[in-house]
Amino acid sequence: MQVTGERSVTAAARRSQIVTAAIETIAELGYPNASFARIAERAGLSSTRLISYHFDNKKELIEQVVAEVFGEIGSFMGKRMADQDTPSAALHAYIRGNIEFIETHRPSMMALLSIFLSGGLAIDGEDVATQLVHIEAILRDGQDAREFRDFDTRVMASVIQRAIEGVPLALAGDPDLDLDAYAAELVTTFDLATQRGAS
Amino acid sequence: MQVTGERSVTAAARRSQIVTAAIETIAELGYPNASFARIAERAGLSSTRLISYHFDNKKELIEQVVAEVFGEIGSFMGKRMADQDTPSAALHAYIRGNIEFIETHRPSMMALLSIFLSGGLAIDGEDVATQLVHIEAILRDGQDAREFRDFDTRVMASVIQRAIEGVPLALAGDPDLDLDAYAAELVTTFDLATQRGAS
Amino acid sequence: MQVTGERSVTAAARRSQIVTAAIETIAELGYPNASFARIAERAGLSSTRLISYHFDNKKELIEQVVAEVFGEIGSFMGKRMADQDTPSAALHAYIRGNIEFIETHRPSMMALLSIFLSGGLAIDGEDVATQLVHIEAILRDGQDAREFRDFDTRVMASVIQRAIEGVPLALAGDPDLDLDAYAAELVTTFDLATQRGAS
Amino acid sequence: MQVTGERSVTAAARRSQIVTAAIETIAELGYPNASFARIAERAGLSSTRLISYHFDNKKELIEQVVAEVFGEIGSFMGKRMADQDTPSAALHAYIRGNIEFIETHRPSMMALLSIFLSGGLAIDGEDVATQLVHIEAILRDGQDAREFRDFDTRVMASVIQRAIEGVPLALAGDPDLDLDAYAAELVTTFDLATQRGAS
DNA sequence: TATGAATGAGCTTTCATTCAT
DNA sequence: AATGAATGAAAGCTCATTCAT
Repeated sequence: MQVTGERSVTAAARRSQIVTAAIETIAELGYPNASFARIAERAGLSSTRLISYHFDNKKELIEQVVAEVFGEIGSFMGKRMADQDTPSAALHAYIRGNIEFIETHRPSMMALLSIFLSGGLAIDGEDVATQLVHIEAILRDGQDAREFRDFDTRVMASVIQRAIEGVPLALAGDPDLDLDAYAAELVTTFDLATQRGAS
Repeated sequence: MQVTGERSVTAAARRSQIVTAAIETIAELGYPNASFARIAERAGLSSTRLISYHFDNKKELIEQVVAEVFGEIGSFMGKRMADQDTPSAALHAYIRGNIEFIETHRPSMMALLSIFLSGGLAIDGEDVATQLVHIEAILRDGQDAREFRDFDTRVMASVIQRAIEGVPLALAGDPDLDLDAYAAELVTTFDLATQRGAS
Repeated sequence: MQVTGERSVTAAARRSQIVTAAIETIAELGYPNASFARIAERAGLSSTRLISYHFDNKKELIEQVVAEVFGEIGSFMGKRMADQDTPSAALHAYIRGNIEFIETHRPSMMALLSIFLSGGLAIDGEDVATQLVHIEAILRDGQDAREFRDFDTRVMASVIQRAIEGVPLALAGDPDLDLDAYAAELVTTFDLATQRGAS
Repeated sequence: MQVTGERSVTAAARRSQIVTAAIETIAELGYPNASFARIAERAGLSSTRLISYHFDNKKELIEQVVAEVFGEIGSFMGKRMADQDTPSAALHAYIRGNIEFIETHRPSMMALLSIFLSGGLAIDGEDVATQLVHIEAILRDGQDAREFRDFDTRVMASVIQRAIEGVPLALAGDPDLDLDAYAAELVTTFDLATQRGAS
């Protein structure tokens, strides 16, 4: 009988361990094949009972998986976006940062995609909008500074974000894809697409 | 036992009916929730037995689903790409055609994504390369004609393809997204990114 | 995937077999211990899966158990209550018939009690009223014929019915109880309690 | 490990609290649904562990529940049966007292019934006999005093007791039942059934 | 071509209980 | 006196699939 909110240190460690194992399992086998049994096996638990003990139900576990990955992204990107002087620099940092995160956290990204595409967690329209807030702000700043041409910031933000999110998919198809080249191409593409002189 | 290769008309109709029901079910509930029972229910079948009868196993059914969707795309795009005189025109037609297909065949696209991201079907590196053949050819034509600047055609092809494939994801988040504006923005973006003068 | 309403002969036989096994199991072990596994074992089924196949869920199985027992009672009492000329005779037949049924259908009665007392099935106020309809009609007939004294027919009906229903309880405590003597005592008791001259 | 026999005040209080919560839980949800988790929740305990700590096992807890209810009945009826001069008066007091207890301790009675009918505790023939001792003594006194007619005191005692015990069942079906009228009808019924002149 | 019946394996969840402080 | 952590067993249920017409 777990009490939400106040949790002991060892319990938090166990939960973290299970969440990590869940991410790896989902990334590798896909969400539908990520049963408690498979997750417990990977985590080295004696039985699935330990998962049920630490999480109310599977839904809560999956929510924690998603929250964990989002947390990782936020923390990673927070550092990358600091000290960017111009909108262009910020755009570059955003693209390069995201792709580097994807490259260095492949399991997390695959797990995330698998969960959402499998209907494991409902996609909230608000969540999507929230996700675009950062890149949209960068684009608006660029327009305000007359560095970027006129375009619909919402659509351009969506195009950029989805282009980035296509990377895990591309990776799934070709695990040896050169992501540095990929990032450079994306940077060039969206530089050309956004800069004033080009319009 | 089904005899592969020669199949009667009624059997083909049944298979088609089941594949269609499978696409709708996967699109709506996600691949993991698309059990035979659920598919049979949507198809109006009295028992799941009929699915097992017409398909060797679930894998074969899913393969048929994927083949069906790929067939739809091929047929649709074949008409769109005919009579495109310049590489630029071909690129535009490719982007606009793909997005229009996505818009008018949402269930098929959602089903496709859900299957691949759920690990329902292994993603084959060769398949991915095959998928990029068309757009890569267009890009190479453009470079040969000195209409397009120099870039790695493989990476640019991947960027374009993934940007397009991001659309269903964007749609899942915001079903009312203006796809015409989205397509126009993508066309502008990749015009600017590929054209010679812009480099 | 069972279709309610139209059922094949063999399916009906299987359902009946399972219901019978369920009644025996509940009667012997009590409702909470009557798991699918235990029922399947008694029915000689290879797995519990056969129960799930023939019944939507446990609730439906229990409802069928209750319906079966009520059906048995109705059929049994229907014969007993025919050709009773006077209200007194009807009352006697009602008491004696019920007790004889209880005696000869002990498992059914124990199962019924266990289910209701265990909260396995909600007790509906309407069901209870329906159950009292027969005995209440007898009592009213007796009053109309001036054979019975004045009393609240509803309360008296309830007293009689509950006194009868106490029999399985008494049996549970003392399996060798002389039910003929018990019935005779109940008949005398309620004769004295209802007849006109006695008031 | 608990030491039976000598127990501290606080421990006794905890046990009492848990027993009370168990009674309420069983009465409301039925014995099979009265898990440790559910009882702990109602008692406001942080974990089921506290129940396991204070009781050897579930059987002991249930035994305490039954003992508690029997204790309540004994205490209540002890007062009611004092100062009854005649067998008739004693019979009236017995019936009225029992029904009043049932009315004012509904949860306790529902819990008791649910436990026994669910097979939660084996019904001991000796217990049943013990339960009938009081009413049988009253009946024998009445016969000795030539106030009551001749009948099998054991059977009559059983009839009376079961008629009384039918009340909770009647209540379960119709919670608004007029128990005063019910008691009055029972008193009249068994007066008529037992008194000498009536035979 | 279709179907009713049956099945073993797996699922998540809940059970009462025990270990170790 | 209490508690956090863990556990094996069993629950009801759903899965894709097979048997036998």
